[in-house]
Amino acid sequence: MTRSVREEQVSVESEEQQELHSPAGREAERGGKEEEEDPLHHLEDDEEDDDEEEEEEEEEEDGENKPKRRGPKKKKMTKARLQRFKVRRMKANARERNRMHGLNDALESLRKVVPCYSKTQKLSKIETLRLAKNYIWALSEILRSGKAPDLMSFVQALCKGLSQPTTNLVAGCLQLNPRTFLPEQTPDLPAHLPPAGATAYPGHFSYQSPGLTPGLPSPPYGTMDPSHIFHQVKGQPYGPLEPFFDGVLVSDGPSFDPPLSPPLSINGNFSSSFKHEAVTAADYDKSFSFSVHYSGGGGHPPIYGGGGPNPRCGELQVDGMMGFDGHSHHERLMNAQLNAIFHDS
DNA sequence: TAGGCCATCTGGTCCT
DNA sequence: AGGACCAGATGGCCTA
Repeated sequence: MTRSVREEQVSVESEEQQELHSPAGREAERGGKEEEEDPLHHLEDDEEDDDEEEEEEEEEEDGENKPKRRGPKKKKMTKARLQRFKVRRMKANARERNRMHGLNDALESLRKVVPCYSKTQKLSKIETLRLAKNYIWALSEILRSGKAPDLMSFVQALCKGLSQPTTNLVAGCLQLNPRTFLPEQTPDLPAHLPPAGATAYPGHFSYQSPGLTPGLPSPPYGTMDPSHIFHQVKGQPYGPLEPFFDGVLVSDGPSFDPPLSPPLSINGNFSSSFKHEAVTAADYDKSFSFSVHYSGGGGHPPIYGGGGPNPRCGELQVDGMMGFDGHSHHERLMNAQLNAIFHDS
């Protein structure tokens, strides 16, 4: 059963069922072992269901040999009190569930704007947060330096601190052989990471993101959408991608929606994923719209071909990157195009 | 079967 | 008092 299916099943579970299925509920069913904690065990069967009984305090346990308990004395758990306790607890549980659902929704939104996203196979929570952190750092570094990283160093930045499976995923989604960008292994760092502070490629930014916790595993889920990285302007030079785009881009054509790339099967064997046929531009209708939103009033640092004659060449599309749909047409096309590029290289 | 990930419950703490 | 937030505990599901 996939996680998403399971989530749906869990979500439709009634509160009462959850109450029964909860660890505490199971404990209660078994007779319970936490007698001190379980309010059920304070229930006096012969108590009236009467609010008047509430103020009664527990006295009979205070034997002379027993040390007196500090703090407020425990009240007898009358049926009425027990009922209120249950109601309060159920309400608290429901709030907590909603809170966690909100948290998960936010995390899902985050998954959609980081460079690896798949509806069917999700990055884990921790890997999503790590990737998001790396992504933010990498973009910030681009803004700060005004230099365009090459794909390798960008992917390295994205992958820093990620588990090996997720790193494989990022590479796999770009049809990159991890060996091409993974330096030699060091005992303290994941194999894909350059030494701290090292510049992976001369002339490109180095990655020094703090607070990394390398080595924690994560399942290989999702797809890499390189359009999160590269946003090109129609009709402009494309830097390293220019030869490719020269043959592909057609201005003002009808909108084209290429199929989403299926989630790549990353099982530790990269060669297998490289063997599969990358989607090439030729697979798509060449008539499509490749509009690129030009956000802001200028001053964005160039990503690619920044030194070119046109100041808008290859500018970073900040707000477009943060779109919550995650996969606009041109983004998906870029994905396929870059896959083709790096597959052939 | 072990380990990873997850949802949920729960009690404590802090805040309004 | 009640709600939000947090962390620990627990058990289910999935995969290698």
